Amino acid sequence: MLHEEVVGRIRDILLDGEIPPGARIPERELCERLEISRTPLREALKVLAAEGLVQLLPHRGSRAAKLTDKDMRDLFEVCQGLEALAGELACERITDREIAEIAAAHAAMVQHYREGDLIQYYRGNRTIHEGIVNAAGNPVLTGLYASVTARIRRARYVTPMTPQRWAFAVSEHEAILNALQRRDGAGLSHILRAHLRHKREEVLQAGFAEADGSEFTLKIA
Amino acid sequence: MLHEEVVGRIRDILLDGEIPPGARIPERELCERLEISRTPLREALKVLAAEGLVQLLPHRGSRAAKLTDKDMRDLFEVCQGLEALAGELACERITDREIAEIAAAHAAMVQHYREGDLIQYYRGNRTIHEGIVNAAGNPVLTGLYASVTARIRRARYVTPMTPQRWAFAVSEHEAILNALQRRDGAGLSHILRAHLRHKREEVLQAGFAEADGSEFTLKIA
DNA sequence: TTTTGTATTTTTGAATGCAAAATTTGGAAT
DNA sequence: ATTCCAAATTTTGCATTCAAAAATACAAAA
Repeated sequence: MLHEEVVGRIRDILLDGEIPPGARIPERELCERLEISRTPLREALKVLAAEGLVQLLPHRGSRAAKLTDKDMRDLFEVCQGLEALAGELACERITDREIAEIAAAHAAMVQHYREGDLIQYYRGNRTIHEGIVNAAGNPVLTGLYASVTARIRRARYVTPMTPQRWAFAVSEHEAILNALQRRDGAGLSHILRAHLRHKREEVLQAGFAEADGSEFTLKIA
Repeated sequence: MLHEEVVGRIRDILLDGEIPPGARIPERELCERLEISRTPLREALKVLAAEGLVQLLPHRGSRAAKLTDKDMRDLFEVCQGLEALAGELACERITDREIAEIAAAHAAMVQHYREGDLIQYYRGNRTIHEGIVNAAGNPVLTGLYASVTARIRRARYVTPMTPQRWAFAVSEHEAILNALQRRDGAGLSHILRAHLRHKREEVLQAGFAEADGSEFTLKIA
């Protein structure tokens, strides 16, 4: 198994919450599961620590990073900035073909909305945002965006989706597609910022306090 | 020596150009120099590869990453976006004390300009930009900014600094400080973007093509 | 001389081994 | 029963070792 694959596998395990935030990462166990020895595993953990998904405690092993409200706010803020930048650049560079692809993804997403399929809706949503970032044609940006959204991802699904919020999000997406089709960089950037700000407010309002995965929980009587 | 220290030491060696871009990274040698074995060294190299400073070639070791013009353009673009975001956030959050510190750094930098001390000028310049990013109060942003600027850094010093360019850069910095003191987020964001765009144009115009550090060079007659 | 095939050496990537540090366990004292 | 301390165990971090892959050296043939 290649190094990058090991990193990817462990990242997925963390993002799926299989090792919950704050929980210790069981080296021995992961080694057996991935059928590798400790050396490549530990290399991967250091990389993931640099990405912010893992927290290394000297002489005390590693834990799945636990995000505080502040962390989540910071991540959303940066994500907003990156998407706004991507929007501007995308409008300068996007091809008609790419616009058509995003429009198709948008139509599919709206269809999922109509059918009330939240999971598929989220998937389509992600495709659109990634499409815009890719259309910016900047691999550095793509990389940072991937890293930031990976850390956010878990939180995005904790917010209870109400009919009003959902309808509003879809309307924002209409505006996003519209700005993109007009290649209105400033406009798209503005809408994306607002869209992300709303999402952030929802997540934080829902009291995002990442579940503690430690083995014991203090209960104060 | 702690893991993070190893990463830092190697990062410095790369950023100083001691191992030139494109050159092979001599594992054995670095081990002796840092007085560590291959295991922690290789852990550090993987982290630096994730940062984009090192290129890993499966079964062929690692090289210091060589940046193309396109890479440099991409990095500047993202750096612009990050600084613009930092500027906006900083204006919302910066304290009077922090503004005073940046003003002092600005004054010192102008003094270095008057004295014609380019090295100290660059150092002061960096202090100011980092000060603004720090004032944004967003560690995620600070981290990404550090990673991006690290990769850019080498290129910033390759541009020949002409008197006109230098004077103009200083005037831009006057505007930056001014916007910050007025806490004019939109204005600061705009000026920072322009400032970075100018720097990027200089660097790319100067024909940034990173020197090849490989042992042999092809000369076509 | 140039090219091609083979043997040797070097280097890489990963498993194992080992000392130091931290955690847990068990028992004695309160 | 609870607290405290020392011994035992586990876990960590790094050095070493080992097999596989790549690079190199070298010799033979064209």
